[in-house]
Amino acid sequence: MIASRCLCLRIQRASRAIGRRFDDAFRSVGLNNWQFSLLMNLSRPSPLTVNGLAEQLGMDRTTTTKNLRPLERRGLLEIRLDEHDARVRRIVLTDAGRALLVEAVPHWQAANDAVSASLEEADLERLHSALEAIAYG
Amino acid sequence: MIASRCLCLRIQRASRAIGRRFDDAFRSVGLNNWQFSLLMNLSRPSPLTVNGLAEQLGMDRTTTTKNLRPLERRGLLEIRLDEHDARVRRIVLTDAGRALLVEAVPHWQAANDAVSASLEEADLERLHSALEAIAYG
DNA sequence: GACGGATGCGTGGATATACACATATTAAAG
DNA sequence: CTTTAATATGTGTATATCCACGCATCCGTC
Repeated sequence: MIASRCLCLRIQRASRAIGRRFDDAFRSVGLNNWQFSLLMNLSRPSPLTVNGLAEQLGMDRTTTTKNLRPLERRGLLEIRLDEHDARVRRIVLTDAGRALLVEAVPHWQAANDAVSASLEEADLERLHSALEAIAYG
Repeated sequence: MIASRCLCLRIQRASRAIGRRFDDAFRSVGLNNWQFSLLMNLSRPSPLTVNGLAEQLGMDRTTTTKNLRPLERRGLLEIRLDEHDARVRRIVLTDAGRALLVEAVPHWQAANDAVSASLEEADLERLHSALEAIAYG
């Protein structure tokens, strides 16, 4: 059976399932799984560009642009012009965004631990490297 | 860094990346990765219900309903009423759907081989089981 | 310093995704 | 046989996702 050997289907299926689990975990703080990932990736010293953020998240550049909108509207981040290059936008967490992140981290921890617990320690490491190979191969 | 230990982000990232690769592979036959998976799952003796199909694909039931529309419009599948239960719909591949599937399989094989080749044999097995655990844990 | 290519980003369109809610049908309880 | 619960599915809304295309800005070369 092809379906059972299809890496794409397997990963998509796992992706949707784990996405729903993390969505559940973040629901009480008003985030979903990729919004948390997005905010988390912004929590860094030097602000990312749109392209940089898209690369971190492994998603299309234009998707990232559109995904920033609702978070910007909620005042969780700001999109600023770069000082040196007028083409470049810098995405910066606001204080509200940082605060929400602090609130969300324990929920992330719980969800991530729960999923990790269903895997062997050794498998977890291999899984990480395999996923990395697939994402950037 | 939380992002680097986040299973959810890792899987989402890999999922988007592998989705794009399979989309590329199927572009010449006018399918995308999940449409192929959907048609593939319909290629079976006894027709699936909407719920059954959704479960196979690990996606929301209502998403499945809506995803069927474009494929139905293209005449690749039919949505029939069940003989015994008026609530139930049975999704059946048409001849056109089956023919397109035959055409698409070599492209699937190539794409799947290419991704598999970037992984160790042993890792591949573990990856499959880990993904299964995540999808159905 | 003009200009062709490269780079960073946005928009429009088609469709994907999931949740809340609604409907129709069947099964179960009394 | 009526009432109630369970099941299978559809709709509306909000947003996600990618592609094709376009615009603005920068850079290297002449």
